[in-house]
Amino acid sequence: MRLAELSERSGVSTATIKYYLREGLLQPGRRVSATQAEYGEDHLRRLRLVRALIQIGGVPVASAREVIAAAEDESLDHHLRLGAATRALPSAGALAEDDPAVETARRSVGALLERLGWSCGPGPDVLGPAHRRLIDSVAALVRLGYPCDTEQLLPYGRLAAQLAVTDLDMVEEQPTPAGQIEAAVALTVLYEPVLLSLRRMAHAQESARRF
Amino acid sequence: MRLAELSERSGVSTATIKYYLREGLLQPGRRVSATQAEYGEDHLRRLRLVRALIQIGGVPVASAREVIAAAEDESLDHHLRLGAATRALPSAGALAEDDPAVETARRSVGALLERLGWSCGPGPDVLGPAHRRLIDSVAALVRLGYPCDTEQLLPYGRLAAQLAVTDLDMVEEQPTPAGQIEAAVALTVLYEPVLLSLRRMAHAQESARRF
DNA sequence: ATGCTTGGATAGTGACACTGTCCGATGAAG
DNA sequence: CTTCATCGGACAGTGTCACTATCCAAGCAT
Repeated sequence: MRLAELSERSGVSTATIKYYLREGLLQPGRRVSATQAEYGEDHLRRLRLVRALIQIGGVPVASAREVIAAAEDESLDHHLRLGAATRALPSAGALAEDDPAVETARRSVGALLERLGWSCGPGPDVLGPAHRRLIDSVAALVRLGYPCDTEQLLPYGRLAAQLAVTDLDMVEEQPTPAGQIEAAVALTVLYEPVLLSLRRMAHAQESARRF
Repeated sequence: MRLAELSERSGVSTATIKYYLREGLLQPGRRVSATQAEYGEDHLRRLRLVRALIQIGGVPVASAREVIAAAEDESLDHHLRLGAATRALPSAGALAEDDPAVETARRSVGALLERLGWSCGPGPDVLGPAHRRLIDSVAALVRLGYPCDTEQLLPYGRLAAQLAVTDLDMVEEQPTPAGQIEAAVALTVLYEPVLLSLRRMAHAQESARRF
């Protein structure tokens, strides 16, 4: 199909598709003449994924490119590629070293991981982006004086562990390795707004129940 | 304290504090002369809250202002003000009416809410922003062909309900109504990155366990 | 032959969250 | 009383991000 048809079928404007092509989020189509290119069903599928990641998941364009690239990198093994989505989070810079709130947060999170029996990841001092973001968030809560020690965090951690089982089950339903990678990316990112929306709705529900 | 001290104690630059003052996120200080103003502990606390909402929670400045305003609006009752945080989500525009994916999503979500026994909110057709975002997200998953019907959603919903209980317990620990409102805002927004980070870490953990 | 469409290149847009610079007034030091 | 750094306020400027508008020459359809 032509660019215009790709645009119509995906609901994404041609200008935006061209932008994604420029940014390397989409493979260029098969050139059929000097001024025309042919796109296939896989382009459409990929475009829909990219769109969902960016619009629904709120993933920055640059991160989306990295995720896609990692998912396609044949040199990595399955497990590493499954983790590719995780590593492309907005990484939020380095942690302040001298901030007491950050120190408290670091200790709470460390104790939490121990209680949950989670290994910390790559190395002792090399924290993944999710780990750093967790510490940052806990530090902000500590700074505001809210209870956020291991005791408070533990139920969240256990719930996260439950979610991970459900999520990985869904990933394993995919027959092909490539499908599993794509599912891991899509389900990791796109269930996030689902979870947050449900939590907010549950808040409203529970609040109405109590008052 | 002076603006400079407020800046030093909060770690926010004076330029940014002035910006927040302009935007109405912070009350102006008590004018002590034509060119000087005095700020108190409550300004510091509020500044830290605003900073956390914006930096950690990713709340847009305009939404943060609305949240703060609603939290301070004495004319609303307790329950309504508790919901103020929820209503200031990035609202993501109207849903496409003719999209079959959106229709499917709407039905799945409706069935989910019924199964969970949640009342839909304000009215029959007036969906809250969280509700709309949920439908949008589910629609994106449907469009990509991932399983996202009521069966898949139900465990997420139940988990969200559990979270709401924990969260509201934390809110109710606050002694004053004003403290409860602030806690509701802060905990709703700031536990979101905590939850998402933990989920991603749990994914990595579970994935390592399986492969 | 003609006129509309296509894909590519490049520059521009608007929202967002600050940030830099200037200013006159003021408070503090000598 | 003078000097001089500092203060708060106003306003324009910056960098980023995700597009979007315009232009162009080369085709394709009629």
